[in-house]
Formats: sequence, C-alpha cells, structure tokens
Amino acid sequence: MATPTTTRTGARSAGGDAGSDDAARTWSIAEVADEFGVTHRTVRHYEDLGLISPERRGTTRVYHRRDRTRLGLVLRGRRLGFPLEEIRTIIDLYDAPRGRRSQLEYVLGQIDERRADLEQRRRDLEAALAELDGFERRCRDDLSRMA
Amino acid sequence: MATPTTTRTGARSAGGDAGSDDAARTWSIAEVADEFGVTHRTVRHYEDLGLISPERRGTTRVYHRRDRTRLGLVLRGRRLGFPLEEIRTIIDLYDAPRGRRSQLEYVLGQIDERRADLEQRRRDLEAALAELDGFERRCRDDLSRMA
DNA sequence: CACGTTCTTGACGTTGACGTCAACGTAAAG
DNA sequence: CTTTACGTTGACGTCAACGTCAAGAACGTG
Repeated sequence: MATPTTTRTGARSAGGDAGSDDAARTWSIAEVADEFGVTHRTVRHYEDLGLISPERRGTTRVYHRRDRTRLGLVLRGRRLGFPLEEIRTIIDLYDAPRGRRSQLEYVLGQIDERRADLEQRRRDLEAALAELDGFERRCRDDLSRMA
Repeated sequence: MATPTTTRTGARSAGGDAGSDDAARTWSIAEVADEFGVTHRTVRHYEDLGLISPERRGTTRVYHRRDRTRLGLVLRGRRLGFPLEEIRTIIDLYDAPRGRRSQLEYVLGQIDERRADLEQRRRDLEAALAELDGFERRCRDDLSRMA
C-alpha cells in the first residue's frame, strides 16, 4: 500500500502565499482516512461531533496539519477507551482561550481531573500487566515440569 | 449505607461442612452489586455473556468468592475500555484447563498478544500524561506572568 | 463530451452495553 | 394472611459509534 503510482493529485498548497512543502500542505478526506487507518465515515462522524473542523473549499473538505494533529489525539483517546464526547472536551481544552485568570484556573482544575482519571487507568493497567506476568510464570513452570 | 440494622439474612454458609466466616460465605445479587458499585442489571448482563456464573439455589443466584473475583476482573477490564466479549476470553484463559502441552503453548501465545495490547495502551497513556504535564506547565507560566 | 474517480449529503441499519418496565415468585415480618 | 422487600425472567428502549447503502455533484482524462 501507499505506493505513489498514478493517483497523485491535489497536493497543491492552499490559500496563502508561501508554497514550501509540508507546513502549508492540505489533504483530502481519503488521504487522512487511510493515513490514520480509519474510514471516511469515521472522519465525518468525528466532524459531526465537533472533534475536527476542516476547511471547506466549495463543498469539499480540506484538511490541514491542525486537523491531523487533532485526529491523532482523538484516536489515541479512543485507543484508551474514552467516549468521544469526553475526548472533545479534553482536546478543546488544549486550545481554549485562557486569557482571563478565571479561565486559566478552570483549565488547571480540569487538568487535575483528567490526570486523576489517567492515573487510575495506569494503576489498572499495571495491575493487569502484573497479573499477566505472574500467570505466564506459572504457565512456564507447568511447561517445564512436563518436560 | 451498609448499616447492619435489621436486614441481615442469608449470611449462612453454603453446602459444605465448615462454617468459618469469609472463605465459604455467599452473597446475594444486591450485595455484590452495590459492593462493586453497579446495578443488578449489569451483573445479570455479565452473567448472560458468560462472564460470571453464580450458583443457583432454586432460582435465586448465590455468589461465591470466585464470582466476586471475576467481577472485579471484569470491571477493571471495563475501566480499561475492553469490550466485554474480549474480557471474557481473557479471564476464561485464567482458569483454562492447560493440561496438554499444546494447550499451554496456546495460552502462552494469547498472553503475548494481550501483553502487546496492554503495552500499546501504556504508551498511549504515558504520552497523554506527558502532554498533560507540559500543558499544565504552560498554563502555570501564563498564570505567573499575569501576576 | 462521455466516463470513471473522488467527494458530498442524507438516512437507515447494527452492535455493544446496558436501562427500564411489566408481571410474577418467595420468604420474613407484622 | 396480607404486606413488604428482594428476586426472577422476558422484552423492549436507548445511546454511542460507527457501517452501509442511495443519489447526486465535481473534476481530470481518454
């Protein structure tokens, strides 16, 4: 897969003036989809939920580096088993205004909550891994005793 | 809650001969449910999926220590975001026969797969925590610059 | 300019993980 | 013996996270 054969259209830079190569590149929905190993339907679903908001060139979606970054965060959150709504509130936090002090303190509070959650998960994870290790040892013992 | 007022029935030991106190105790569905902070519906659902299989005293479910152990594993798996079906295959692995060598080798293979999955999750988790830390630092910097 | 490819917007279907409600059994308490 | 609390089996509802058509629009190519 990903062999650069014939289909190599739409790699033009976007609206600005520069045309370097990677900073101002744009991507089609198909490109981001199979770059991240998801379907276009999934990508659109995430847009419906406000997780990403690509530019529109006419009716067509145009994805920038920012969108890919966010999509990456979403998928990591998904691998960690978070519901998409929760993921949205988290990554929205990342580029929230935080101009006023109150805003900043709210954000810091949210951070603490998130961290508590993640650390609970880490405990669960370590426990699961430890059990798995112990179980493997017992299995290997059984195996060696069979010889 | 859990005040030992009037309702203190059904704490008799089960079928055997001993009657110590905690090893051979049994529990009702309501007891396990609110001990683990889930509804009775959830407990029954897990039974439907074969995650636990309590004894039946007539039609009534009677839970033993084994069931509570398994329920604990299930809920940890759930906190980690695993689908229940997958959880079942994993904890079934724990008390699989593993008498013959082939069985044992199969189990060891499964263990490796599981561990790979868990370690991917750990990487995601560490990354998320690291990002969170960095983000908090930036926020605190912003805050101190506002003074 | 017809054609195939890629994209679009609906809209309904599906699966997992339960919630919820109805209707009924049963055992201790008054 | 009725009440009350807890338990049981269906069966349908719901919500999230997509899958899966259907039916067009837009665009480069032979």
